[in-house]
Amino acid sequence: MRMKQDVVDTHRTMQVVNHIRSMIENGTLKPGDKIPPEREFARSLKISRASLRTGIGYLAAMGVISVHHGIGTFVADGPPEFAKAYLGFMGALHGFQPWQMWEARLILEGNLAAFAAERGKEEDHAALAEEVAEMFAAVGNPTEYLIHDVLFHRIISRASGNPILATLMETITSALYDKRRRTVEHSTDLRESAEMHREIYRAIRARKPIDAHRLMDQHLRMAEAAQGMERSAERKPALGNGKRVNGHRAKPTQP
Amino acid sequence: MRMKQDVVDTHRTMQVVNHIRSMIENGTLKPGDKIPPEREFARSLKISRASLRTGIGYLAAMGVISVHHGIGTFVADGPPEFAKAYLGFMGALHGFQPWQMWEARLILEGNLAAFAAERGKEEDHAALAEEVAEMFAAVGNPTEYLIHDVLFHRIISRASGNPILATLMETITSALYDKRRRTVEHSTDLRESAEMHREIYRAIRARKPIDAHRLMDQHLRMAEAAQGMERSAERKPALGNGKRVNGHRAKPTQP
DNA sequence: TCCTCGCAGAGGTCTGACCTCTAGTATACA
DNA sequence: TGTATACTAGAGGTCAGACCTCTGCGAGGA
Repeated sequence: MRMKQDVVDTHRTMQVVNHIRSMIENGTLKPGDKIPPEREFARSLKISRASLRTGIGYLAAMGVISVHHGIGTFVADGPPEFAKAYLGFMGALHGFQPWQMWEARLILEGNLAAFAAERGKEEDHAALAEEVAEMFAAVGNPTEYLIHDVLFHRIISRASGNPILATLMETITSALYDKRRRTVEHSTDLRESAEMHREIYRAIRARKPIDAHRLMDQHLRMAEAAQGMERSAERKPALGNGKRVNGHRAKPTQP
Repeated sequence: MRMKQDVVDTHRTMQVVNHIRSMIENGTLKPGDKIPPEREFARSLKISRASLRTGIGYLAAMGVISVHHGIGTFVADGPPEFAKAYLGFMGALHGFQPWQMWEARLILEGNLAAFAAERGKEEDHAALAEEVAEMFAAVGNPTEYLIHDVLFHRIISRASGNPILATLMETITSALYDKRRRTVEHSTDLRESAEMHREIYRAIRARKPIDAHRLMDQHLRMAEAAQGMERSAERKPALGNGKRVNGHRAKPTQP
């Protein structure tokens, strides 16, 4: 009686997946490397090209490798970031609500900011400073502003020293990105936003995790509210009072 | 000059993916439903079966659908849970460390517990109570114990009312599961563990988010330490002092 | 020197035959 | 009558090989 907990195996597919996995684990393949051409690779694995492609498709879906028509297939490099579509599907399947995404983001980014304040390196501080400057320079150009906004948050993720949390955050952010791009067009107070980012940056550079966490929270709540302006009223969960939201994560002022 | 941010598209594949996605979104397909047989479905989409299968493989990799040889293909039901393999790959690619997983889990589960305390329903409390009882009953049977342990945490996830956070947590937990299964065999103080779970349960039922958060933190730190016993010394990041870990998430005592 | 055309390499798609698994039913035996 | 075995239909899995399309780049012409 075998315990089938597969959901998605298929001999050949997994054979390919595991093969590539081991190549990655033992260093034969590193991020950015090109994997052999399909025909050749299939021959060396002694499977049909179709099966090989199934495995490649699987890995591509997870974002482990990226395929480029006419050029080749490569091991993903760059920041860990995966199937943006994932949350979208799960949302459709299980009815994820926007406020849930924001709540998740709030938790992740708040802690990310705190970790960044604790562990961030000089170079991270410099990078953050630069993005803040760019944001101020782009207060008149929403699209441009958004780019640096995203970058700012991404740098914090990296500075946090925990790529796992960073990846999870990136997943959620991606799901929110589209909406955000539309919203930012109407933003009228980018300057205020830029100033909040600057404060966050300062808290991080000053290595004040608690402040960084609090400011990030504040910033995201405001951003959420700004988006809520449009398709308002996505009723939040029935909770005691609205003021104490996340009260259990309340943080005392920096000592 | 088109902005290629694809990474993984391919006309046909995405055509299938989007088709199924829209079927899910407009309610034609619901979790647990069976999708048409490949041959038939391919014909109706006017694409080859091979292409259809590519799209199906993509969705299967994301855990949106599950394929069963000889039976059919179904829309995933059950709790949102996806490609367990994902973090494993990312870990291999970007060198994720065990302590990073624990750190991420600490943050997610702490907040999950707090939310559960705020929003949990009577039925959740009952389910938790039952699992606690089962744990106490299984203190002499590590394997059995682990099952209820996992269930306990999963119920908290559900009770939190935020399926997104729950999904993220599940992802991390899955990655840690294998190790845990090996470790639990050597556990000598399951009774103590069971008692911690009971305390967490009580805090949740008493609707004390702060306590629940703190207890969960404490529980996980202990669990991590227990695992660390084996392959010890996976050097944590160089931080100021070890005592104030996560100090920025310090929580005042329940008012 | 610069532009255009064409080739080679790599991925994308299509066919259609054949293999394997699972469930359910029909049949044979006790 | 009841149980066990055999068969079959339906669904997914694999294969082989031809052909399409995209990208990069070099050869040749303006």
